[in-house]
Amino acid sequence: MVTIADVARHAGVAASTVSYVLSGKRSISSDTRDRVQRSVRALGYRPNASARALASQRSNVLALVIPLRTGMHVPVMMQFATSVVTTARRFDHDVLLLTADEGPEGLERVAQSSLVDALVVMDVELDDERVPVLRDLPMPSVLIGYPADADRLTCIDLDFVAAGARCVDHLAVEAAERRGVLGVETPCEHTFEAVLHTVEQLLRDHPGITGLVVQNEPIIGPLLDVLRRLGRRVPEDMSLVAICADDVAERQVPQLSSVTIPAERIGQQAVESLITKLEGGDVPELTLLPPNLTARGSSCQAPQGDLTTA
Amino acid sequence: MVTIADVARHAGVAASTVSYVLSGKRSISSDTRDRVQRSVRALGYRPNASARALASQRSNVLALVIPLRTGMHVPVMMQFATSVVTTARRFDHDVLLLTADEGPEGLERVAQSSLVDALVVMDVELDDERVPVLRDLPMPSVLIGYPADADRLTCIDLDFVAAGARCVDHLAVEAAERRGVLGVETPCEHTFEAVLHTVEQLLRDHPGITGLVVQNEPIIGPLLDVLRRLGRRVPEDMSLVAICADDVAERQVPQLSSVTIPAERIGQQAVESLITKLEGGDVPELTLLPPNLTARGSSCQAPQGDLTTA
DNA sequence: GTGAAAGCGCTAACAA
DNA sequence: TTGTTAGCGCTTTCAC
Repeated sequence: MVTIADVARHAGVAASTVSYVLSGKRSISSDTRDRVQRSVRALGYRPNASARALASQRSNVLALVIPLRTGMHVPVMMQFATSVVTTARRFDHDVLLLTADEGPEGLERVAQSSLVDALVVMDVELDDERVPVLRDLPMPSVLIGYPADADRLTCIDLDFVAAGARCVDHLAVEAAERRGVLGVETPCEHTFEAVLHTVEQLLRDHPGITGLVVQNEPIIGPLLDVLRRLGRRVPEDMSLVAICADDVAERQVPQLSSVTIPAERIGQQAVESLITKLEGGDVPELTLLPPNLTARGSSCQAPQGDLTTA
Repeated sequence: MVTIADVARHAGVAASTVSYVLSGKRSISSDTRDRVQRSVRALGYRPNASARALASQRSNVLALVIPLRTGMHVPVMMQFATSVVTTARRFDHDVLLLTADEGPEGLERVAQSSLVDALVVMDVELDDERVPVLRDLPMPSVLIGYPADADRLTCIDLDFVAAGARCVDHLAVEAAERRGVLGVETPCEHTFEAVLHTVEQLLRDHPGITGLVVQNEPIIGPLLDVLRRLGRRVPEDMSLVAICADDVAERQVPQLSSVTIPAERIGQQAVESLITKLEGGDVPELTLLPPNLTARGSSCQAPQGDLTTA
């Protein structure tokens, strides 16, 4: 293994000089800099990560905690993870992958052993037991999603409220006359029966409904089935707009107009916030990413009438 | 931050004694051990990862290199990654996540800076430029998939040959009389047209075909469409067995009999091999995991006749 | 603009 | 069975 001392000797300078050339933390005559850089290349020198971390109190590693099982669409999650890694590399950081099943203790472990400098925690739930731990950790973190009490924490998510509004707008604009635009919200379990029941109930209560907003990815398939079975054609009798991953929207028949989950953007934003915090900068407690609607076949020619959000 | 010196002072012993209690690398009187363990808990001591890595020349971190875009089914890949992390934790290791776009240089970077002790590289291609790099790295690695020249490398994969054989057996057993069992192999592009063309050709050349083995996940959907369009009912006119992820097989109509991609098993095996190597043990150059066939609706009542692999 | 030297917190000889 | 000590390879004061 080539050490900094080897490089120093080879270049005829002190080890500290090599260090400073590499970090750029103090000015160096261009002559010495060149000599050192040549030696670095000649010897194939790579700074030892542990030694560097020990001396500088910085590992340059971020933790990424992914959910094990979740309602989340797996490809979206993967996209997110990839984006976190790619962005981290842009800032000269690496990413340690943790699974949620390590629980709060896992966060404590990697943080307090200084394995990582900061954490990105995905799929944070309303009453997540990791939240108090994160708050007390001696390093910055970013949560994806947000808990009931987000005090002193940095959270990032899609702006679901705006996304819903965006969907409703889209449907409303479609209903040319804009009369009778009425909102109804209905939660729904992920079984076919539950969807069938919910939709039947909805149609009974509001026979005039002509538009649906789905923010519940697992029920998208069943919902289309149910509508078909009930004889409601999409989009002729019923418009549909979903909040889901693009690939899911595109896989349906007809393809769904949708607000995308901006996984890549969220991952990038998460890392950028962390880096800012690591550098002592300030970031907002809550960052909500603006929705982006793509119109597809499920909402082209909707008639006028009521709207519903599921 | 609590250091080993703090613990030593608190317990009235030498720092090395604390170290030995924690590592179990030499025998300690139960009295001292108890005192030290109590102090560790009392002070909430966590060994500093960098200091430990620097002194012991072991980071206890494995690199996992995932493909960015691939023919691979994303949920399967995620399952694999999760399994790698979970298994690594069982052996007290963590996992650094790298993306394939860092290329060979990325492997060199994390290896030569001693950021990691060993590497798992997914989705290795026949002529992968990372292969020579891995061979020359001063640390063990495991490849998922295998390259043309696997000399001095450890590779793990599903035994596709056995998997294919298993599928053919399954179909052959179905064809009660076993007469006319004939094998034909046909590669196929991922477009609907290519599939249509391939199948038409196949049926023209071998009109008696009654069974198909698909080892080409992306064409599964198109293939079912094509068969439907050509008026071949599955499984009545044509049996089908796929080599693919369970969730893909289950999502089709009818559900496909299939040999699973044992992602979890592969991840586990990969890490176990690495740990063995790190401990100086020997592992086989090539580990092929045995196939496991699940019979589903696509092959229940196949008639007698020919078989084909696509 | 550069060098010398003191750690960072731990492990592992070596010594007792 | 335990303690003493010399590093591991780097960063960063402090001094010139």
